[in-house]
Amino acid sequence: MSDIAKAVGISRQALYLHFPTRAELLIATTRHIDSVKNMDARLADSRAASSGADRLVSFIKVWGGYIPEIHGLSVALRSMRDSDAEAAAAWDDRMQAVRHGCAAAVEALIADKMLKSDLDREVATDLLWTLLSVENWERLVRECGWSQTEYEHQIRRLAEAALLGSELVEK
Amino acid sequence: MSDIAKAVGISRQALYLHFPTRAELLIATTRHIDSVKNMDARLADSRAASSGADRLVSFIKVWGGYIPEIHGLSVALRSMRDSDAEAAAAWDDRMQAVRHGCAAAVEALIADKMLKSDLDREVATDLLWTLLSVENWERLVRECGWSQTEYEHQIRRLAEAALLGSELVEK
DNA sequence: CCGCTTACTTGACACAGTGTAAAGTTGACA
DNA sequence: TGTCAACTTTACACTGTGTCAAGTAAGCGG
Repeated sequence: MSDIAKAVGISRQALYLHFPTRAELLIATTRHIDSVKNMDARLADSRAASSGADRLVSFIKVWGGYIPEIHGLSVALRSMRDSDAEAAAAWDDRMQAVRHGCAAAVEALIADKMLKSDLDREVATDLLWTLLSVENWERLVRECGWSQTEYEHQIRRLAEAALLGSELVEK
Repeated sequence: MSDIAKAVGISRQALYLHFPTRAELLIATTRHIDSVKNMDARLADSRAASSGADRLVSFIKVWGGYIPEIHGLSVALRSMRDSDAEAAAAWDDRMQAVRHGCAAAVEALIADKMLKSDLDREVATDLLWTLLSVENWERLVRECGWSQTEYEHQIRRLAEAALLGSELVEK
């Protein structure tokens, strides 16, 4: 809080006049970033995809491309998980939104009969959601040194290998 | 530290006579758990596998089964990442050991010509390492409510779909 | 039995970070 | 001119980590 106040050029106490707690400040920041970067508009593209497979790829591209933009904030919010229930809820809420996107992509695959036949819709959603986690992005991009392009490409291949059935290939 | 001292039945200060810092206590605990649960012996099984594919499956089973046993400790160590460089190094060190296991499994696949032809050994190792992260286990088992069996089964399928080439299937 | 060591005790304190509280300053605006 | 809003400074409570010093109890060799 001191650092932020210093950076903004006001006193630490003035910061508390605007945001009652550190958690609230971070949560308000996520809201602000969302409105600035407009996530909803980006996701509209993925919803417009014609086939289930296209929708999957598009969703991966949109969300995967969004991760680096919210990464710093994500680190801050997640590090508060244990100490602040409000921050934890805020982060979980955002992750549930991503999960809904995953579920929608899986439904589109099912509609196109392209989901692997032995995969439950729930299991498939969980798997896709896990693949697309911020933690996996951190590991591959930050720790392993992959480029954003490489990340998106490999995660796409992985998601396709995990979820797409081979019906079309066999026909 | 107070809680631990209370649980042990000594004063907080006496704890500091045994472990100079909280980080050192956690690190010593990992060493202790390692020696008790003996990870090395378990990994020996995976090294004894005949084929590359068997080795992959075996490694996933061994490491995947080890995660729940070290999970609590893993949470504590990772939550200190930002504040304590020593704790971060200890955790990274252990994760590098897992990475070596992944690299060895990938080498075994290459030796058997079973690695997907368009996958680099480095990329394949990074992917496998990422799939097997503690964070992914947490998400699937703790958050999505999967059983340990289901986790191991799906991660195995995912790893196979991601890494194994289709040479044998085509023949 | 004495004296020494070892393991532990109690009690106090420094320090960082979050959050609260109170009183004072400054500038805009009606 | 008065008032309100935004901000300031100063001080303090609380938590948790880690340090320091003095004291105590048990065991053990001489």
